[in-house]
Amino acid sequence: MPELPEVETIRRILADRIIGKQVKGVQLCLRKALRNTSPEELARGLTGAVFTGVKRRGKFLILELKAAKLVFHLRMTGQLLVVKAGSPPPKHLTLKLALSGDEELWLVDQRKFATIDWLPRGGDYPRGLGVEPLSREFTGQRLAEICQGRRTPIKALLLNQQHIAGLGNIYADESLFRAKVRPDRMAGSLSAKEVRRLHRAIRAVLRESLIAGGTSVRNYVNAEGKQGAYQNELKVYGRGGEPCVVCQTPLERIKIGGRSSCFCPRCQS
DNA sequence: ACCACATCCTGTTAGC
DNA sequence: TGCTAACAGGATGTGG
Repeated sequence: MPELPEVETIRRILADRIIGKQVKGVQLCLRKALRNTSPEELARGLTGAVFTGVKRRGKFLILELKAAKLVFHLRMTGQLLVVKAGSPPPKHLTLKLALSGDEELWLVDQRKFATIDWLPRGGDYPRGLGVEPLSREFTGQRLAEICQGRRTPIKALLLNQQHIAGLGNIYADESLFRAKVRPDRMAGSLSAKEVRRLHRAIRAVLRESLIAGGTSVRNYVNAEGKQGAYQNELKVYGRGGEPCVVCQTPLERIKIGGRSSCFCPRCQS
């Protein structure tokens, strides 16, 4: 569930808290989370290294070291936490890094889907991701090109990271409600006006959530363990059966691409 | 090329 | 009340 606003919130905190810190120890508690190298290789490469930057690409978090990169994807329930050294280890601890300054960086993940990639020589990774929705490159025109000629439901297209990087189920549903577009509409069938509305809606929803510190609807907390506030602003996500905040019509819930999708059958067409 | 669906996981909740 | 089954979903892989 950490989507763009949540990952960006974590990024900002990590940038503040770990840049300049040195890795003193590496403890990988869940082997399978580390995808592309061995635990020994990771420990050898990380120990003694200093964090020089923290970046985000889509929902990926990229911790930069002098030459290397440590890349996390939190999937649904992953949490990255900066804690005092010696704090009692939580259930579902996946990775623990001891840092200089008596702090630790934890990757905690209840569902064990989070991934770790170690790139000893850096390089551009992750690859194959679409446009950053809050960047200048994401224009109304760009969204129109993405939708053009596609027969897939617009909701499925918004969730496809190869087109737009960072939207998940929450912000796809919220953006479509704000744009007054049904999630099951064929992407290519949207009018120029609808595409423009959707483009503005995506950017507005993401920006507002970012200001609120993200959405804590399941177990999301930021790198300091604090919840976001955007769950209080959600209009449709997770509200199937409840009245529309605009017209009181009961919200519908359908499945699109295996994901539940909530929308107002009256406001969204 | 494109789409639908299963898979991985575990905690929570709905239903019997 | 206590059990089981469904559900939550990001990315990936498979099969149609």
